[in-house]
Amino acid sequence: MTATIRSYSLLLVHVAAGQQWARSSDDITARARLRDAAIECFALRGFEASVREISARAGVSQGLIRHHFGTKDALRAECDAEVLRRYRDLKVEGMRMSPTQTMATLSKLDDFGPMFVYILRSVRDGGAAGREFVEGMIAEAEIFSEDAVREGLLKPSRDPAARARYLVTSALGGLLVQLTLMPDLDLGDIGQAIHRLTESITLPSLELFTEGVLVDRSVLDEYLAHSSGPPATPDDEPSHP
Amino acid sequence: MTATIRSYSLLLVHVAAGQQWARSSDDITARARLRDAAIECFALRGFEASVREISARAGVSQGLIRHHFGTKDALRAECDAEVLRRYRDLKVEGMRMSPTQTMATLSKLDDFGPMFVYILRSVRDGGAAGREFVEGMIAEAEIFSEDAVREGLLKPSRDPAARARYLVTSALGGLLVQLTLMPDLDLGDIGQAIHRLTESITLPSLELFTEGVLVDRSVLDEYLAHSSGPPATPDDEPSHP
DNA sequence: GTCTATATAATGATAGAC
DNA sequence: GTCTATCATTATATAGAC
Repeated sequence: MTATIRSYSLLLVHVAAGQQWARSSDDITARARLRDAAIECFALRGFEASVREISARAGVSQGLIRHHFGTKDALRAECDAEVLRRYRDLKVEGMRMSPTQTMATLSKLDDFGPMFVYILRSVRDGGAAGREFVEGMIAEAEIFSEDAVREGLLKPSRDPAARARYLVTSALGGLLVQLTLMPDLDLGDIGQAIHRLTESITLPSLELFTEGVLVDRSVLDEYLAHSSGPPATPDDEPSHP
Repeated sequence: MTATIRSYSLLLVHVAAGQQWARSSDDITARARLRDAAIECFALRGFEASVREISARAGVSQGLIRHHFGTKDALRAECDAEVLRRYRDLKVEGMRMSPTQTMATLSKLDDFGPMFVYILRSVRDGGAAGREFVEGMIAEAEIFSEDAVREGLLKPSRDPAARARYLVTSALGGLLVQLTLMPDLDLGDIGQAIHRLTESITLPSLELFTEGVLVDRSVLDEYLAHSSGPPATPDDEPSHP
């Protein structure tokens, strides 16, 4: 089970590339078309998007959405489930690409943009779906990095669980903040925006993960010396590599 | 002008500690008391908090808030300005503490919690205030790290501006995501919550900044080799330290 | 300065015709 | 399946009394 490690902060993106967003076009049910319109709407404008907006984007009436889904929350739940399903589908194949392959595949992000942004918005929203995404990614990262440490790809941590949580939340949060800084997104721009964003973080994240930023160890050592009590569960033996 | 470098992700926290949140208690004007109640309310519940909620917390009527501030947006603007002002006041002294001092001072965070959370909520909100906070911090970080590189405390980057942006957004975003994962905050819990959060990220962030996570340089080198076109403005000469 | 109404706009939910 | 009203709720904004 060889997992190729590149960079945690790129994980999301790697995981993402390589699959079409839209379905085979018209063999799709009306209900599914409405749901996809809702996903796009939520991605573009956030979950404050009104049912009226969604129906307008889909070119139908509000009543029809009510007819198919009942309430806005029910619609939202279906969107969550669908995005989560697609995310799971994508994860596997994303795992075995080289970074260069990945960068090349990034040009396909236009198709994937809405789902990507939807996930970030879920995280920002803080609801059940967002929690599930984040906690799931943290759990994966923990296993993932355990393997990687064993294979000699990742350095061991004095507290692997804390590191996994820290790395995943930082990576996700960093993307979220940069997304937030962007002017209102257009469906046309979204892929390009993500592409630019990814390009801008690749170099600094690789530098950081490969070389760190601090010149000497004194700050870390001082912290380790002073933190007598809090750390180390029995099996997380502090080990200086 | 010696800036003491510890860790970027702790910057916010360092910067924060060491000053009372509440004023000298009662020499404060009624208007200012209302504004402070609003800041607390926005911090605890986000900017969706209604004027009714705010007035309830302040123990006054909605009409009074209208009387003093006109509209909710105007009130919000005053809160933004006040928080920004306090943040600026705090920055200076926060700059010259050792990490251990800082960790010790963290127990005082109860007083500071609302402002801290308010800033994170502004960032999440994506409005003008949030932008200003983030872009301001990035600009500071850029200067800050330029000095630090010159003093031999920080390693040089192949793209200093990109690194500053990446580090600040990751640190801020990481805190934001972890805050989002928390159940609804109570004013009593807020300081404790931040304290726990800070404790949990200190070790992994210091590890990362000191040692990185990747064992060998191949990923970075591969990226540097393949990225022939995009990088390096004329004055950002790639330099391998 | 402070309060109690009331007006207005937006949104989700609902009912019933085609 | 799809549409056009309409209702109920909530939040802000406003007016005017004390």
